[in-house]
Amino acid sequence: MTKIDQLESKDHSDAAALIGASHVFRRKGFAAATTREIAAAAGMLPGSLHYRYASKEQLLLALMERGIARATTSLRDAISKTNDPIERLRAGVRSHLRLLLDEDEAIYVLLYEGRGLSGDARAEMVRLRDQYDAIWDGVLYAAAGTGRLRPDVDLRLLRLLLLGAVNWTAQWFSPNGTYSADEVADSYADIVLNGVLAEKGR
Amino acid sequence: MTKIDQLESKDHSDAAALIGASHVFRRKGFAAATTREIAAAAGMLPGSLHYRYASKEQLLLALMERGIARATTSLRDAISKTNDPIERLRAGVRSHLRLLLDEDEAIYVLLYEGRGLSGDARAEMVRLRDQYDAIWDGVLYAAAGTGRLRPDVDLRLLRLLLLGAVNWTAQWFSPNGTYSADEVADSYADIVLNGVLAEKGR
DNA sequence: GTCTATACTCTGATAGAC
DNA sequence: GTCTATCAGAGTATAGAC
Repeated sequence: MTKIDQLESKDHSDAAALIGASHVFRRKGFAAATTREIAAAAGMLPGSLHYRYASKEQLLLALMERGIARATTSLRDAISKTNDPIERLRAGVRSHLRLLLDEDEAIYVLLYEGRGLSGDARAEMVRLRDQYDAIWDGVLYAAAGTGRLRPDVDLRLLRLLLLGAVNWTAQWFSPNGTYSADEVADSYADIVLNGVLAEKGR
Repeated sequence: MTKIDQLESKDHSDAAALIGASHVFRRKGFAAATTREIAAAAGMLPGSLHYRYASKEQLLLALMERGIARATTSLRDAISKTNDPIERLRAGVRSHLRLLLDEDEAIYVLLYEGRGLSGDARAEMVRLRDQYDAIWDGVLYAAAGTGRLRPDVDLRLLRLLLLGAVNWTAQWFSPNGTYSADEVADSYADIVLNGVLAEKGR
């Protein structure tokens, strides 16, 4: 093997380990997942998995870092398609939900298995998640700046409500169910923007 | 000991086991919790804990059943205080959030540790959760029946959005933070009812 | 780089004295 | 009913051959 081949093989096997881990972590949770199972899902043996990632926790950290990088890229990409902050909000919800429900099991793990990390790794993960939230706060702040939002709405609570509902969909959503990920996203955005009351009661 | 004393002692020690378990499950998750730790938190030794509950999973099931019974009682109680379906919705959100954030760690465990149960126990838990959701659907259906909700709103998605956001608060809420549980509840209800847009854009 | 084989720890659960 | 002592199995991680 040349150095290039080795590098490509390394990248490929690293990715296989991460994908295998994301399957197992998603299905059983971090604590209940075994390294033997992860290795099997990645098509390798436990010793080889350990060669790639020194511990189960480091595997989780790498998986989360990859997940948050993808989520950030996807969100930035989605909101760059329009300049209207309200439309950016809708596009952001679609981006987030599509990734969580259809595309990337690492996002679920990132959202629900944070407890698996300890110490510095935990702090690093929180820092990355805060960066993602900061993009959202930028969108919401811009929306408020247009004067089109009620001035009494707390933007942080608005983000927590919206993303909380979105994150929770992973608990009940089924790809064979009534709605697609995009339909859920659009309905959620619509309710939060317009409310459900027929008449405004303020 | 008389029979009555034994019974009271049994109930008391059973409750101690459940409370200990709820602490440990809440802090570390079901899979990472150890029976030794739970026994210590309950002020007893592993052998005694095992005398009360034959397995870790049975302990989880008992804890969840207790949690859902409390949530159901609390919700019924809250909505019985008014006849206005919109006010019932607000009261229900307060009830749910107060229990989750301030009063009962079993509710968190119920919401987030369902994976710990398998087979029949899992099915039973889902059945009980569906009963709780059915109360909510009754409130929302009644609200729609008054004609005060937009007719195009999907009531199931409305429940999933609202309760999803509410359940997710357990991930970020701090008792020392900016808002109380009731403040979050009222803000969430307000946003979902009225929306955040200053002008209705339909 | 990947494999086999295994060390060592911790876990849930049990048996049986008191 | 509660305790002590312990078992059998599963878990992560390692060592070292290839």
